[in-house]
Amino acid sequence: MNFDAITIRDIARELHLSVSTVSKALRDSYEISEKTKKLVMEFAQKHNYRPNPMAQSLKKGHSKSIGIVVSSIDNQFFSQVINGMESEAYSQGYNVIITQSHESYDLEVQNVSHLIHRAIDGLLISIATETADVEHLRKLQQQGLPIVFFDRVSNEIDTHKVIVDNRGGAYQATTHLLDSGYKNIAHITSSVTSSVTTQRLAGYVDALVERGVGVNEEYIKYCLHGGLNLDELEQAVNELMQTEPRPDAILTASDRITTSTMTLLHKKNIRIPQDIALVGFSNTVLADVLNPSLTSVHQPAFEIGRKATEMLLSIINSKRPVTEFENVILPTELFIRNSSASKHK
Amino acid sequence: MNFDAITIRDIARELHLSVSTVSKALRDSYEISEKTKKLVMEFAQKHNYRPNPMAQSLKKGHSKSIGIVVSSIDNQFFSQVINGMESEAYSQGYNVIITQSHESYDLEVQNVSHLIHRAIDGLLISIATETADVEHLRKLQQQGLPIVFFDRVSNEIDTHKVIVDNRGGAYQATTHLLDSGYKNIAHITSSVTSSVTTQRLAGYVDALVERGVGVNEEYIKYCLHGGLNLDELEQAVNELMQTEPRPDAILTASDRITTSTMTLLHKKNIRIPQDIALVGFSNTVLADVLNPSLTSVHQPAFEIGRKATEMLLSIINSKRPVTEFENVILPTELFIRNSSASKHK
DNA sequence: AATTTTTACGCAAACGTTTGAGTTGGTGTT
DNA sequence: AACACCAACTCAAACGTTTGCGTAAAAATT
Repeated sequence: MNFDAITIRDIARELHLSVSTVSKALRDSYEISEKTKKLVMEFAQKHNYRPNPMAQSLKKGHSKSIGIVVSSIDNQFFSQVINGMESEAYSQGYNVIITQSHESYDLEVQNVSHLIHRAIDGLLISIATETADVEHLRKLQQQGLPIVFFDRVSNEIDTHKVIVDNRGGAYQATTHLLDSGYKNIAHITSSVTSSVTTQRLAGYVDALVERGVGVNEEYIKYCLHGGLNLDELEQAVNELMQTEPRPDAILTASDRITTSTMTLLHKKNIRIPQDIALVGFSNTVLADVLNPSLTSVHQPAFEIGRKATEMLLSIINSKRPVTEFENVILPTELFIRNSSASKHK
Repeated sequence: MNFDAITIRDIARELHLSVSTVSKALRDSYEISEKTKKLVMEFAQKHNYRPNPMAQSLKKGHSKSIGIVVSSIDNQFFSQVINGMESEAYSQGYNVIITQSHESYDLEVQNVSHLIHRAIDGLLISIATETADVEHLRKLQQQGLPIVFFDRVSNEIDTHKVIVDNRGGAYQATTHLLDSGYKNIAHITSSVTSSVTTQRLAGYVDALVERGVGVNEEYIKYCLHGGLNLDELEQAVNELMQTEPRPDAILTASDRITTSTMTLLHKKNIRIPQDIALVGFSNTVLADVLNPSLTSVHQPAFEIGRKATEMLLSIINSKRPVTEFENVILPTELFIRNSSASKHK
């Protein structure tokens, strides 16, 4: 419902002009005299005229809105990312439509379809952990839909991508654990297929290998649903606790997994870091006041969102098809706190 | 951009029917024979026809989308609320447009205006702490915009509202503190003008009075920006710490204020609960693993969002103007943890 | 058999814009 | 004086639907 909706038609009638003259005047066309333009503009201003976005969309074939797909909005990392997206989009006159995949492939497909149907001008997506096949996205891209990946990207699709230095972050965290005297470092991560998983795993492995510490496959646990499913995570933790030798540290690979693991360890009365140290990727603002305070790999979430949106809008607004794609890698930051306190204190 | 966009016109051409026949067939009109309907429906199904939402919006004057205004999406409470809204809206074929006021009156006005411009069919709003004057909303309502308030509501506008038992929650929390042996209970809350502030303050005061404990005005601190502004909050905490007698407990009135206060106390090396106990309204999933674990008043955030959306959609879909409004009050739940551990242990 | 009624469909306007293709009246050129 | 030319507009179609009204043909009524 559009209120006190004054239309271009009303302006035309009042000013004894044609509809098209008014339209062109408002768009500052060269065909219209300065005098008329001024007249129209002032009238429009005074009567608070706003073009009907739906009429414009229908006519111009774009909607000035961009679609977002994240696994869950109820997640510090993603809500900060969305914050950045909203901010950038808004400043360029776009609005965003947010959908949640809850890490489900089916939901992801459904959401994307819904967004397309809503005639979005572009898509920002972090693919679900469950998703192994990105054909549905490739098809859309081939049909001309601008897509920018962030966080969980696909190697099979060539487009702009914004990620963080996942390998570096994991490497730094693992090295830190080694430096602190931990030897048996486990790694709980998301689904095998995810780009983030691969990269963080690589950082973890690299650090171990570099230090001459063997990689124990039993120490690596995958959670297909990225920690959304608590049972899955609990099983991983249980298994780790029964592995010989028992790990003395865990590196968790996502915000959700980190917080859930911490909760789980508490519930099981496993002390951190005495029984087991914990370092995780997390963007929680509460890291400082957790018990113990949490050593975390922090991602510039707002900036990820802002940058991804900036790049998407640049594709959308580009006159000619974009074929050169950029891969932005933002740095992570390791905040050392007590959950990884030195073993030989 | 709408892809493989097959239109009603395409169907008409293929089936040698008129556009209007197809349209009516798809809408299951009585004017069309069963045979034709079936033909059209099947063709549409097979070719994956989806009506163009913008054309429909333009024609029908509504957009099948609802606007949301919250102070910040990067906030556990609100992201859970939005989760509920998204869920309900989506299930009824609506989508949501989320905006953030960052507790600013100006931004709130701007956002609402932007949403109206986007031709939303209804508005879900938790008013900013800064907002004292709701004329801009009243005007819209009078013009026929369905509005549902949640969380921070306005008494000056008559419409559906979804809140929690703020008074009860604060009363219960305060009583719990008294029961635990705390005598000098401070209260840090949002802006004076907010409905939530008034109600929670009432619960706090009622509990004190009922137990014959005097209300010390110096113990009550208002934060105009609801904790978004850290300086403001820090000043409040500092002042409290210098008040004689020094409070031995704090009741914080919002998610943001609670977490920020906790962080602040940590930074100042003030021990919880030994130096000062802390009980706060908060929806963080990390309450259990905080240091100390946080006694919190938890709100059914998802349900607030879901319910508010359900009510908004009922207004939107109502044939006749709605004049009877409902005030839904959901219960809060007090989770007792260590931040309010009994004083006489 | 002539009529009314019903059924099933088509026509065309409308929603508010945008835009290419006319159409004026006036100025400048030869 | 005849022409071209330009500035400043207007016309009308188009975007994809929806919907009231009109109208054939078929069916029912007399």
